[in-house]
Amino acid sequence: MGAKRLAGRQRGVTLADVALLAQVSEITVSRILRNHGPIGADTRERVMAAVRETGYVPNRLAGGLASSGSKLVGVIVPSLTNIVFPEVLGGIRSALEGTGFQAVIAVSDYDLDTEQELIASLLAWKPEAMVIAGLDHTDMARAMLVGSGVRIAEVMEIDSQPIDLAVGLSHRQAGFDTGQYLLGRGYRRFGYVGHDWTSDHRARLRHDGLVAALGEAKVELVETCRFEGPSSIGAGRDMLAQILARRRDLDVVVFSNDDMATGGVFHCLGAGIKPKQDLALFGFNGLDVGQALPTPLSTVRSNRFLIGKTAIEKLLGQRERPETREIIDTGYEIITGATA
Amino acid sequence: MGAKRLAGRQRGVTLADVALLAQVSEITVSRILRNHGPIGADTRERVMAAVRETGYVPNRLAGGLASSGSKLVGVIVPSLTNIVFPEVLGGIRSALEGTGFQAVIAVSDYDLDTEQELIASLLAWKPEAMVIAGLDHTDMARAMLVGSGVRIAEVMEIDSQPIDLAVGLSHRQAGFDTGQYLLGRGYRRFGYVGHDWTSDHRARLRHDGLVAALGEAKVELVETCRFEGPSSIGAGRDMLAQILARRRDLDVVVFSNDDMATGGVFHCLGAGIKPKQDLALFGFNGLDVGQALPTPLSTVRSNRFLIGKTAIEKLLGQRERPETREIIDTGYEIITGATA
DNA sequence: CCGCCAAATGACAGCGCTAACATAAACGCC
DNA sequence: GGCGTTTATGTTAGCGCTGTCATTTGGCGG
Repeated sequence: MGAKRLAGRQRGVTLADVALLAQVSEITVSRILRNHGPIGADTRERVMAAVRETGYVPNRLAGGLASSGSKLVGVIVPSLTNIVFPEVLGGIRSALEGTGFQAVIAVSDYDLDTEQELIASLLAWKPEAMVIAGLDHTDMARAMLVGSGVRIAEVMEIDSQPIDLAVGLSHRQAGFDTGQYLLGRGYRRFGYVGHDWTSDHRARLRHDGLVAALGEAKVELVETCRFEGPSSIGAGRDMLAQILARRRDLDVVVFSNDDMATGGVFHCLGAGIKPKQDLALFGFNGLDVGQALPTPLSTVRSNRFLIGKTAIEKLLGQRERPETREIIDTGYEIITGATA
Repeated sequence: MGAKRLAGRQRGVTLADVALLAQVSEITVSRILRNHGPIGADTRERVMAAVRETGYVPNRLAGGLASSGSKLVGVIVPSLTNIVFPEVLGGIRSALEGTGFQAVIAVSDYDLDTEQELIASLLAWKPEAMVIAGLDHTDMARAMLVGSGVRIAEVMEIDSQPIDLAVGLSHRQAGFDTGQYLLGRGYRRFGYVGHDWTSDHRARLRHDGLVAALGEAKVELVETCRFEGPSSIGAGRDMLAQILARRRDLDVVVFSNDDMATGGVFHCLGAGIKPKQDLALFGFNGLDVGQALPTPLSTVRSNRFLIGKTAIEKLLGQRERPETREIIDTGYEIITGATA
């Protein structure tokens, strides 16, 4: 009659239920489930049977609260539809595998205020570490991160100072090397096709690096075309059409990334322009789509998977926020391809 | 001396700290932060100031435990690199916006055992609802889901019976309609290029639907080529080359999806085959990449964003697991394109 | 056969929060 | 002006688990 808990499943199976069935105390069950401390073989057997019988699922909220350790890693990326971020997540997943940690992914939509809200929201889950794409945050966001004491990795770029740890590549340098590579190939009449860089700040860094390299050789970007929106294949196609309508004498067009550049190749294919021969095209990222083109895209390969993997390995390898900043350069390489 | 908690930040700011500073009880702070119950204007002011001053971040683990409601939605998708799933997640995010719910995303890698583990792991967070791609699960997984009492939506396909709610489209029907469409256009010598369907079970459904439609018209699939691995543009390109090497007389090739079909178009472009004129190509999904091609892909548009959005809206609209199953057909449409 | 140690188990408090029930003022209303 | 009623706040008792101490048992050397 005085049942402490209504019959059956209403409130869910708890440790207490399992302990009762297995004739041991709750803490013993808890220890067995976490492989913690010495346990008699028969007891373990009995408890595991009870777990199976009851279909017990531990409550991580309670566990995390009691042990003040959630086994969560917060991740904030600006987008999931831009394939580079899922690839970073792939690296994160691979490094998390078998560690008992679980990633919580949030998407900021390239908006720093949204990012700030997400940081607050994720910190509320008491993650043990946090990975955030980019080095650029609101002051408030930075303060919350520092104040939380959580280990932070900022990934993708290493062009400015991180809070603790940055893992990625120098986009400015990548842009610069792109310029040098193309100059070395003899191109002199440069066009640039980009997308909205108020949101994609790294695209701007690459652009600036490119301009710097050209400047050193006294070469100018003769025409620039920027799409006011996120990068996409369609935008790349349209923008190339547009820039070519303005200047017919370009010998190379550098795109803000591979999506845009792939669109550029599509425009060429449709308009009967032979890539490289008539007009050289250059991208950034080394995406599959670009490499599968009839004329594989000349581009820069960024190691997205490695970035995610490295960030997590580094974070889980330390128990506290580190004293000193660290910057890990995962590098990049120019893919020669067939378009430049 | 007898400080209950070490000075400063060591253990983090709690409700108690804020309450103390604002000269109110903890519950008042809690209520204010959740907009719950009537609050005096001056009290609210005072408390909010204290929150700001202390930099208080609520502990959701504790909150969820106390209220047995985590404000989490678990999501399991087979992949993030296949762009259709990020698009579903986009719909989920959009529906979750402003509800205070947070999605926890897990990736099963097209493996049902992994999926089962993920389900266990996500249920441990006591989510209020769960979205899972696909209707196919291990018995154990299904049992856990049912036993948990959590509201479940199974998304993408509606070709068999869901646990509670299915949101998606009939892939078999889509395949069937593809067949009818192509027959109606006069094609008779069909080839099929696919990818590994032990993992991508929906691709197989579309294939079966296609074969059924052809069967009704006494037309046969004269050649089939399947890549033993996940779909990709590169695989599509290679497989089309392969199937054409075997049969030169095909007049249409149906691909398992747009990635594969895009690869097919690339092969054609490289080999001087004119899409539609020399060989018709047909995909599935209606991805941007296919539509941006010089010859926009003829394909079937699946409404990924809508699927995610609908699933969440439906789940959050109910407070309990429903008594009756429901199937929501988000439909699809054939895009005529320029390749078939 | 005693004392001592390690192995195995348990009791208890408390993590930080919130539901549910008080309580205490302030406000009409006839 | 007594009574119900709102509006604002507080008290109490957990949510389900785990850290920190006991406590119990058996083994074993002397």
